[in-house]
Amino acid sequence: MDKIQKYNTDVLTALLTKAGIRPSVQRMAILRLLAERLGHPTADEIYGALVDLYPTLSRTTVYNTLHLFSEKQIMRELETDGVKRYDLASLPPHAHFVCRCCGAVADIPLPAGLQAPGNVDFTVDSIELYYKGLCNKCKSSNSNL
Amino acid sequence: MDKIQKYNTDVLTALLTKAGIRPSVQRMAILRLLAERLGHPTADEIYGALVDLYPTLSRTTVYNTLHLFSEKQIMRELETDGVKRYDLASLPPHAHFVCRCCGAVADIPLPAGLQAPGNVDFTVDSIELYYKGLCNKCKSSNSNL
DNA sequence: ATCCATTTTTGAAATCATTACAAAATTAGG
DNA sequence: CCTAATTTTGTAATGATTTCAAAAATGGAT
Repeated sequence: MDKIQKYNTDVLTALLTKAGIRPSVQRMAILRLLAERLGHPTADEIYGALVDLYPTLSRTTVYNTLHLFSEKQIMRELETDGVKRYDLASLPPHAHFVCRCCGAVADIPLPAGLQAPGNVDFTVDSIELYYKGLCNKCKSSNSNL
Repeated sequence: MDKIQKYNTDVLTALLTKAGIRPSVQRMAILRLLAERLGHPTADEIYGALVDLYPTLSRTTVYNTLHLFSEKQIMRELETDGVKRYDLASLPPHAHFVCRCCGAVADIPLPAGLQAPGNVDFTVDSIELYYKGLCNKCKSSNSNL
């Protein structure tokens, strides 16, 4: 959750409308959060970031919306450390580095030529590539490990 | 959880001993289950498969053992669908296909040349590659999706 | 504008996986 | 066979997510 980029409301509204999703206040707020504050937030982090602005916001709405967005390919679900994290699907495909110690998640370019295997037993609709290990911060601060 | 291959007790004992793990009855049972009935069981599936044979077995022991084994690189943790699954680390590295509908997990050969990215900001100790989609069984039975 | 049907949001309770913890059981070595 | 260290166990706690039904908001027709 670092870089910030302003998005036009119309662009975000269109993104939802095109997917057949009504752009309610809550849905727009969640979409805007993901679009502007890039990062890989959990449902609870999203709730925490928005509840001050929308005091009646419910965690259930956040979960509902995240499910809806994932289903409609607006967001992608990540499984990095036992908790689900969310990433904008309109971002170019990329891999993720996950720090085993602090849980930090970083975007990594996908290796060239990575594609779904040609297998007749199933149809692949998404590829998730995780590199797990230690980030430099944890490596230097924790002399152990 | 399908293929079955008999393992010599000595081989499994040595695997634990070499890692500095005492081969208790419970640990051996869990290791043997993973080694013989290849598959990608969850902690609960392991518990369920063993509790008949070891009626005093505790879920906590299963979790403890799985953590110990993962730490000592005897097993690898998979995150396929919100629940942790386990895979023998002594198997050759491979990717996994995950069915979004029934949760089936299948081993897939790793694409050639996949390796940790050369980034100075972190040290990678494992690579996890998931292909997610629908297996043929779900594709044909569920006409929807 | 007002009504009605539909959709969306909400909050509380339930569920599921996992962890924490302290007591009981087991084991290894002297 | 005693004692200390390790391992296992069961229960309770936690945390993330889901379920569910009621309340609120919305859109379209009148």
